[in-house]
Amino acid sequence: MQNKEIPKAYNPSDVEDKWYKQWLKDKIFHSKVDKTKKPYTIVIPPPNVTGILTMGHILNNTIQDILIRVKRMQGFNACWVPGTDHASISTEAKVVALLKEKGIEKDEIGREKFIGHCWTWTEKYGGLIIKQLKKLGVSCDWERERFTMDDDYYKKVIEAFVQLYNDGKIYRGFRMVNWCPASKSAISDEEVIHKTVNGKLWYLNYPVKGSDKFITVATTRPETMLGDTGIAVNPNDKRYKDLIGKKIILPLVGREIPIFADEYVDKEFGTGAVKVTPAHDINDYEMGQRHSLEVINIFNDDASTNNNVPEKFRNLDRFDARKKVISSIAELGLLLKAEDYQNKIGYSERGGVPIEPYLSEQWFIKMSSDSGESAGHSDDELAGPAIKAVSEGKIKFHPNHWIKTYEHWMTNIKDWCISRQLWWGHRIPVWYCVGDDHCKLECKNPIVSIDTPKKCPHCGSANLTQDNDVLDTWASSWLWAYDVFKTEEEQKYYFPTDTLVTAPDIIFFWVARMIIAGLYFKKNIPFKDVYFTSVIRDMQGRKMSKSLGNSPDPLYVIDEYGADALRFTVIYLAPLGQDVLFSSDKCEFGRNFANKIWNAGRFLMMNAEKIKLNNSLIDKHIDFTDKWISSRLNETLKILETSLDKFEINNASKIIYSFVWNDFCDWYLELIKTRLYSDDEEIKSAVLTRTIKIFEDLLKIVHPFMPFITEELWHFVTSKKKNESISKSEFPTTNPALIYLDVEKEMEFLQNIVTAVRNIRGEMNIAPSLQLDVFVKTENINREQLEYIKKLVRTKNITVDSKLIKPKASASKIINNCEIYIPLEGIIDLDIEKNRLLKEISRLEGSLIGIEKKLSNEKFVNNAPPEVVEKEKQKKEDWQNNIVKLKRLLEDIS
RNA sequence: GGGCUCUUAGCUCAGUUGGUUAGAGUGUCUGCUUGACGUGCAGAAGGUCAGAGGUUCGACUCCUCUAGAGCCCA
Repeated sequence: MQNKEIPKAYNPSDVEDKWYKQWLKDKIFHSKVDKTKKPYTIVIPPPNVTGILTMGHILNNTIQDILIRVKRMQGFNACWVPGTDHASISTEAKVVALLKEKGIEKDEIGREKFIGHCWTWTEKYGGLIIKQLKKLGVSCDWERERFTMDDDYYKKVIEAFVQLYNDGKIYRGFRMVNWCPASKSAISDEEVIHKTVNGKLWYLNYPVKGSDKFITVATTRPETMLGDTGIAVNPNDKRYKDLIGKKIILPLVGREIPIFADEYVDKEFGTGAVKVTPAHDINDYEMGQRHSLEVINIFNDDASTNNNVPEKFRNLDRFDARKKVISSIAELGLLLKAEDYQNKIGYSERGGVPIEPYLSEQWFIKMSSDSGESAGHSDDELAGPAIKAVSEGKIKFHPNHWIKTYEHWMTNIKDWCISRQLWWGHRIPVWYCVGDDHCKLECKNPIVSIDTPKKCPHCGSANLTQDNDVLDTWASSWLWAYDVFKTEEEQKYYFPTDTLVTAPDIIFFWVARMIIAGLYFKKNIPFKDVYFTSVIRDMQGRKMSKSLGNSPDPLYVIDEYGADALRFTVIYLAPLGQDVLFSSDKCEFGRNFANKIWNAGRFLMMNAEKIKLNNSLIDKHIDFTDKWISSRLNETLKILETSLDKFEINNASKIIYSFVWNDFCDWYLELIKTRLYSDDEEIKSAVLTRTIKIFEDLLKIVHPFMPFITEELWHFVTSKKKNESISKSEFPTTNPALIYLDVEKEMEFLQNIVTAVRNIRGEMNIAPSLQLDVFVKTENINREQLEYIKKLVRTKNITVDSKLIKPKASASKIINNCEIYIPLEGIIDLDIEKNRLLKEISRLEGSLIGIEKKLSNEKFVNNAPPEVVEKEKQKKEDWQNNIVKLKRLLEDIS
């Protein structure tokens, strides 16, 4: 036993860093292939290497840690692989900005140097989020830490590309894509966020050629008129029938462009005539294809106007161009009006600016049978098997309502644009023959290869150039579930992984694509269960965001309350599938709980200084309270197991909380005091030894939730070696033989009596120091119970008799078939007592009316299961008896 | 427009396949230097389970509609 003073309040900062260092030193979270043990594997959703820890990470990683720690203690070979991803767009943006501050342009220094700067940045700030995670106490296998840009992982990403290409699943196409002008790159559909914004609908008059008439078009993007190459109307629109086939002269530009009819045009929208800009709108593009319109791109890659527009409008940002176009049109008297208008605009998730539909050459992964005519999905393409795996239950979602979202997206899946016009990332393994004199037609075909090709396979030229683009970050992290394992042997052992824990907002980005990748490349599901976490919001229910400043800094919260407190609080607040409203002061809850456990331990240790522990006495001097706590423990273990199996982690935390606080601390520790303070050394020793044993089990079940405090106490409470860890100890299992329902009943009776007496004390305002006489009218109470009741209600005088007569001027209470009287000569306030009884009577009478109605209903008696009817009858009888008794008690004092 | 959630005590939330006197924490009120803990102990008050129908002997629980909140997709 430690000799130092045990502090009254738990101080996490003393404990947490100390233990984490120890754990790392002993490498207790490291997992090795061991075929004699069953693996349990989790791969972390890799946070952005440049990111910082958010409340979302806290929840997510706490859940993973709980799952992995439980399994580790249950004897599985638990392996939790941590790591980060390279976050192509956001890292590149940050490095570009950083260089700009120094007056350096990306293009000036070239690709290689720029990537060098990215690595420097990554090495400097990349460790941050990992360090922060460690503060949380997570039990990742740090020797397995991976980064999506690690050499070996990089290679796997490239190999996957080449395989897909060779399988005909990847193609290059000139398409209209979502262009992010901020990062100057294409992005995928999933990276576009649609927002409702207040804008204007501008009505522009276009003069019809060879007439003094105008045709009015309505548009939300007047600047694109500089690229208009047609005017479309609905063929059934009478208003424009005679204009079809005519031309207009495009104002500001002077171009002659046709008016044509197309079914796509909505007669009701605006004026029913629309301007058509094939280069800058997907629908216009399609119309342009149908009607062979010219495609005029008016933007540079940063969405400033290019040389395809009149000189006056060149080199303007798109929003400046808009202003200038509008004012110029107005000057010409061709601006009819501008209406307020709400529309949805796609924003770039990372760039934060409106995306631009932009025609460009990009690489795509074919996600489903390409032609629209074949409705179903077949097994030889990517989406089909991934849909099946979930709908057939090979992969389970928790909560399962996400299945619908998943299936909807999967069945409507479009080809995935995977090329990014960036430098930081996995460079597309494609080379082009730049050509010498001997070039053949085939030389135009891309050369796709894992290794850098020396020469063109067709013409033999060594003059090759590699594709400039890199892959979408998700096209690297979709291999995460298995390529984090480096060797064949490891992949065979650890893959498929067991559980994936992730926020629901990356269900398409990552979860779905990992399923696709697992099934395609490994012919296996990547994980068996997917746990979708809650979304953490602020107290007003708003999403936490940097711009709102409503996200508490988890590290600050850990400093203030402790990591254990934060973990427990967040889990306690986060039911499966429900959002969580969080503010850091809620962590008082977890802190108080930690303090409670601390003090329970402190109590035991203080006694252990005076009482000798003796394991040979562990089965001696057992009374019904000992049986009761062991029954409660095993009952708790039973429902805990079920909860964890069903991924009801929030529920599990509640089960644990109530066992620790209510059963163990409130009742059991109070109950053992009579024996701990007795004179019988052997009893004292037996009781304390046993209680510490139970406390150790308690620590073990709390440990996955609160790893630090439990480790500290586990070492304190009985001496252990420093390199032993509770996280390597065995998780307690249920022993059904130790669940005693009769003992629990006995205990409940005791608790009811104690509560009743306390209730009277409280309501009558009787000082705790005042010794009361307590009379209990009952038959079924034993000596043991009596002694405990005396202690718990702080009195020496209890009289028990089945034929007691109520003493004058006493307060009373009825529990089951038992009556309690407390004589209060001189202290009793008869009015209070009368009110107590009246209230109880009216409550019971109210309940009685309901139950009588029920029982007099023949249909109920005939239809309800007999045991239900029997139960109701019993209740009715009990209540009636109690009412009679209560009325008698009332008469007595009236 | 389609889909998915949610609405239970002042606040934050539990409530398993329909059979309770509807629970917990927190806040409120009252009392307490009870030899672990005031980050605590003991007690109390507080809800026509969003609203309206329906199914059923019986609905917080199942169905329909209405109102409100949020998320995702188009």
